[in-house]
Amino acid sequence: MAEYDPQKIEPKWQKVWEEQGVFHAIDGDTSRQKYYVLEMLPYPSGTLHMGHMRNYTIGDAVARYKRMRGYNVLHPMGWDAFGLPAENAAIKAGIHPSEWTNANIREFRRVLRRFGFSYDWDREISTCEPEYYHWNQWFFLRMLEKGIAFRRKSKVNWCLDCATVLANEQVIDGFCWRHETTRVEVKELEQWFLRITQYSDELLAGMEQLRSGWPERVLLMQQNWIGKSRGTRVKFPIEGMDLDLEVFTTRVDTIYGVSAVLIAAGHPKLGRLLEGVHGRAAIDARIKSMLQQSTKAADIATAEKDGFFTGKFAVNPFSGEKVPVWVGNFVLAEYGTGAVMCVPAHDQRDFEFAEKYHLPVNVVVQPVTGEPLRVERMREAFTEYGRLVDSGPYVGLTSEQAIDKMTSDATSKNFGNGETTYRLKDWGISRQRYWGTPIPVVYCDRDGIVPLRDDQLPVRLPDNVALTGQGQSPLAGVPEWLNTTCPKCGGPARRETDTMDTFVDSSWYFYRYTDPHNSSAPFDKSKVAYWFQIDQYVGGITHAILHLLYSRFFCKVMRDMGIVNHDEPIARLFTQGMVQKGGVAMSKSRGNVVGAIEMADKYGCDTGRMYTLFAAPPEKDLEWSEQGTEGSARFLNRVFRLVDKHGPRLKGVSSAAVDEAGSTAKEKLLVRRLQQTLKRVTDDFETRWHFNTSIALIMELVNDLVAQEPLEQEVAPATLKHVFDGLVLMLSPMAPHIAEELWEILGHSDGVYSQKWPAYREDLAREEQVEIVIQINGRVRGKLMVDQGLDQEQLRERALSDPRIVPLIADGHLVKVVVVPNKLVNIVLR
RNA sequence: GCGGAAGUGGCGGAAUUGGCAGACGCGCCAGCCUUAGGAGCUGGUGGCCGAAAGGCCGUAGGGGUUCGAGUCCCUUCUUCCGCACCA
Repeated sequence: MAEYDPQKIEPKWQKVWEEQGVFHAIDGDTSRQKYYVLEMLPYPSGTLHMGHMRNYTIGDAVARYKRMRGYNVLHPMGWDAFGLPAENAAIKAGIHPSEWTNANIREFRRVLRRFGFSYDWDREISTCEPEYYHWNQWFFLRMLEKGIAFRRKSKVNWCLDCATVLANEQVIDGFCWRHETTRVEVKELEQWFLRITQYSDELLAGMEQLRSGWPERVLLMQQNWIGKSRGTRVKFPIEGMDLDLEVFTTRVDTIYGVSAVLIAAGHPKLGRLLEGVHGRAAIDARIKSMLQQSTKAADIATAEKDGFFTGKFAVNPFSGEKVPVWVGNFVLAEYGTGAVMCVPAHDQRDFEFAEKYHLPVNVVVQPVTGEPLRVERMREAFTEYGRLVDSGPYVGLTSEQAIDKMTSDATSKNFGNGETTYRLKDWGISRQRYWGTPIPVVYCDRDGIVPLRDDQLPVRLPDNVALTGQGQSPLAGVPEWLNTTCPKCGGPARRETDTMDTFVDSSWYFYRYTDPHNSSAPFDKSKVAYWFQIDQYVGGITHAILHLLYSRFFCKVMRDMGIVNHDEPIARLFTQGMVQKGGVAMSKSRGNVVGAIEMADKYGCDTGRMYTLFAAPPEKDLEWSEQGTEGSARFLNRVFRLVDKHGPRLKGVSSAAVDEAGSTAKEKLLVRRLQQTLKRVTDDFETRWHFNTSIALIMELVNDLVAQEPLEQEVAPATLKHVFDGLVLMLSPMAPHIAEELWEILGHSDGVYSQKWPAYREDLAREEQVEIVIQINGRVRGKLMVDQGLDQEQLRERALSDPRIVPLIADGHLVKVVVVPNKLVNIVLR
């Protein structure tokens, strides 16, 4: 009898899978349904730990299960290989970014192979290879043609430590996402942008078709990020000047309550407003300090309302009333029009501002029900919709009616219009960095900005670059690369020295897997048409906004180019929980990682997979426990010993002609338990992915089998083999190596990987007898074994005449008896 | 502040449709086996009362609906996540 030795059997079966090429996806196979399951591609840096492996283990279990269900499965893997850390390593260790990156890729590949994930390695991609980034450049040119890629001078977020521009999404509370203590500064630069805002509405509307397959909270996060807000723009003329101030409001119905117009300290018209005002120096100092005000969330929340009067007055175009113009520290220059109307009675911020500076509070909307508002008693603003008062011709309208009417009146009288604003900004993709995709344009003294021709792609990164981590793009320091000729006039030109944000790379990589070696196009349309949409995407919640929103945007652009025929790339998204140790996510910097290789060396990767799946449902965070791991190792040992003990005896036995129902009581029991387990494990795979309960059920089945020892007695070898086969097959998506070994021990010569998932038979799963709980007033007072399906009347009689129950109900007044067939009888006494 | 998720033994978690709360595993206790055990096997393990049979209490707190509530409704609290002076 052999011992379970994962160190021997894991490499053995990985070699078999490899040699037989069993995980290759077949392009365009119409004999089977396709299934595209994908885990988010890793950034190859540091070491792979069990936090990473959880993601891949979940995806692999699903991929293997789907293959057994007869699908043509595409399950690829690749590397998100461009990015800052490679450049930082280059600066620090003097090693070229490509060398550093490729060393990491080799290590990552080794670890993933060590875990035996069922990837189609022939489709591996790496985004830092010219064969890949060629197509980033190609997409960029197409977007340039369509006006989706454009260049403009813009205020950008500048991190001193990275010495580069950050996307809005990479600025967290005013700090760099990588350098949590580095304040992001504002700088003006010529930048390349992708016009994602052109798709704002479609990105919102497209979520409807994702409702069923994506987590609700991811959709909500994206919705908030897009931040659509419908409102009204209204022009307030400035008294005595040839100047208007436009405000944006979602509550134009409150406009008769305006006490002031507030503008941001950074408003472009502020300078003109302040012309000729006394004490300019003091005011300028004040403005400067407001502009430097912290943008950190916590500070904003506690910051006191602050402002000052500009000395100018604006005219409310609805009422003709004159109101002062103030600068307010809480008005954002970048949102809406940078100016707001101040309505203290109906906006909490305005209320606080008015309290501090003694501006009038005018109630113009009254609640529809309840006490009418009285200014003297108001402690806070009334911000709900209601019915208008003191609002000229609009008195008596509801807020909703007033918003419509006032907006159309403002439009027809030419002092305003309805408008929709978005929080979403266009995507700045320029990076002053080396290790990214070169942007394929040149600057010509005669022709200006000139895109390269397709036949000039890819623009390769030069190798000989001095990386200092300072200043502008390192590419500017390579003259032989920088200086080129203009594709238009043939005269001298300089290349663009910025590279693309790496989120461009990951916005379409999953299309490339369908056709990874294509050298004439990013992919063949027909291959994408066959494989897409992605049936199941698995990854962390951290990518809920950036990666997933950009990917959806790219898909829509590609659809408009006519190269894909779907609106959304990802049908279903699963966000797995983090793996934690000591209550915080595993990370190298915290020093709390459980390395994947150490895990595999100590226990075997099947144990690592089993524990990862067993310790928590996959969407929840998982606290790592060394002792828990040992429990999983013990279980696999137990299964191995059980099957290995009986396997040799069953080797030559054919289970084809087995009487599945069994004939002895023991056989019937084993078959029944197998079928019951199969049903629930199958349900878990098909619906909830609660592998933790699947494994618990398989453990129970094993416990039951052990409890029925000696299995040599009263069980026909064919029946036992049938039950063991089922056990091993159910285990195989989660612990594939031990499953292969046991399959072989049971005498099969074809691999588990090529087997069909066993078919569930309800007739064999059904219990002949069921236990009925007898309750009195909802409390359990007895139990009863009866035949399955016994009718209500008989159940009632059996319960009422049960010797344990009779004395308990003797002196109560019987109110009613609730009978639930196959479950319980509840006797209600008074 | 707004939006979302969650709160069950010493711990991870189960209870899928309103029907025996605590499956499965970890840990712990007792026993067996062993020269030995970080191996294996058997049994026990929510709290309180009890020798036992059994009883009472118990799913963050309070209230409700129901024959019956971890599950549904109202309410309070706590934790985590996202957004945040977004007009």
